[in-house]
Amino acid sequence: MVKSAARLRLSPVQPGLCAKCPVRKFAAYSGVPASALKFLQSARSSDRIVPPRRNIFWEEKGADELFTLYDGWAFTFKLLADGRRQILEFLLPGSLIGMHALWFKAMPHSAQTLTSVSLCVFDKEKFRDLLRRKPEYERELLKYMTSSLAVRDRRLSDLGRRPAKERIARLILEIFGRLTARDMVDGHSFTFYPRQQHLADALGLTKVHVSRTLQVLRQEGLLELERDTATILDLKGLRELADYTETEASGW
Amino acid sequence: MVKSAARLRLSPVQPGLCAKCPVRKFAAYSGVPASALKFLQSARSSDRIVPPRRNIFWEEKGADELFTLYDGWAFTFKLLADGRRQILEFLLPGSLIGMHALWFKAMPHSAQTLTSVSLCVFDKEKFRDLLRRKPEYERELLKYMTSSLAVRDRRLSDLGRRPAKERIARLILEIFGRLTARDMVDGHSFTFYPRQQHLADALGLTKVHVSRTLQVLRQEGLLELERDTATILDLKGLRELADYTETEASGW
DNA sequence: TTCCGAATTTAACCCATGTAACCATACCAA
DNA sequence: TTGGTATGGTTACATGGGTTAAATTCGGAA
Repeated sequence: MVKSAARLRLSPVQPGLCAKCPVRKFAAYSGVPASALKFLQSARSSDRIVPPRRNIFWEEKGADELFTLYDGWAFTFKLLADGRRQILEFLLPGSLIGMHALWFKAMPHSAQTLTSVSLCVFDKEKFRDLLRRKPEYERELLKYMTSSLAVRDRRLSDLGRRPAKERIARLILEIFGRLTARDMVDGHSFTFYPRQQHLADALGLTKVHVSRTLQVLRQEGLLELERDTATILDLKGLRELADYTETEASGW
Repeated sequence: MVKSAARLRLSPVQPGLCAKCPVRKFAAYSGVPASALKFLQSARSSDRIVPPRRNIFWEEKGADELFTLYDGWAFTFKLLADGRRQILEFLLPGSLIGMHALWFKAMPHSAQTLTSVSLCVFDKEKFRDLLRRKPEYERELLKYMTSSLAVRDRRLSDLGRRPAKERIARLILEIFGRLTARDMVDGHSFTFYPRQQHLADALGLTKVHVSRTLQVLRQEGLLELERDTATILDLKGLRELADYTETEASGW
């Protein structure tokens, strides 16, 4: 199972017509009526496949394009001078990547693939044009950004105020929720590409401490994390430990 | 001086016409041409003065209004079950407050005043109407949100990856930059209302540790923080310690 | 099959930061 | 003035998580 999932990533599903897009309902413009999709389609330039562990764009550099992640996993991150890394967001099919490029010269973070990935590519200028001509896209994006900010504020609150065990539990529950909405879970198991180092960098911990804490969570019968696979052993217990409410599971 | 500053807050300056608004250039819709300001004006309902230490709205509750902070200081925050608090953002004149209310039933955070404050109040429905009729506002807000998200990502990175001394230095430098843009600094001193507890709650520390760390920063001749007043003793040194680049000082 | 590098696990030790308790000071309302 | 309530400072002690390093497991390439 792990094998097959990993092999799947070697040839990601490639995007086709926006009108038939299977990840549209998870995208930033999910609320835009189907009748306006042809404008979105026309803003797309040639799409792209990116291998694992490659950057999609770089912090502090300019970018002429933005993207919708069509298939695969990726993440955004910032690097400090001494090489420490802070992961900001895990990107799943439907995620909008690189909005900042629309108005600002330098990107505030980098983006990197976790698996082989396929991207819907939008030329910055064409996309701006789309927004000017179709305000309904703008409205949807504004809502999407508002919701993204709320998600980021939850993470900020986790980093500032919760111990390692809760941080890990909450991140897994967040991703579990997003994957469930995408119908990408199999019972209580799902394919999970981030390594312990990625969790550490997302949660403000070290990989050593992540390893220690995962041991505890496994021994308590709450969560099992193997390479490429996560299994939630006790959803209720995990939610309780993390005080992860239902309302937190909505909105992206 | 401390006295007079504190007294000033007892009667905040009240908002008047949008066309003559002194904080407009720091507001979310700063880029909207003056010719369209009358629409903004018409979306405003009766404005409001809120005393210090009062909530403007509550996490998990609904809200029918959103606000521009016209005068005074405030902050947004989340509370955990056990009472721990995470401050998300310090609000200064021009800050837009409560956008989430436009689309979502429950607010994802609370907002509270630090000083006596005056607010431009916008009825949610009227504001939505404004956006529908004047897409240029929508566009500006989208840009504002994108920039806000980048600011939040910097803070996330600070909490996840930087020690207490750098976090404090960077927060002070951030606020110093925002106040400088607003012409609210007097040389290297400025009125500063957050208490050490607020800094702690914004930076994921305890007030004890903030106190300790501020001692160090003072002894090193970098930064002096008294009640209601902050003084940057060595801007260059502080920037260096915090590796706070010029580019980080832009965009809100 | 064998080998190599990446990822994980474990252990020992240490430090940054948290906790708890208490005192001092400043402010404010009566 | 006085007492109450924030706030700030300081100390002693506890601990979560970092650091370092070594052993181990795993996956993929030859």
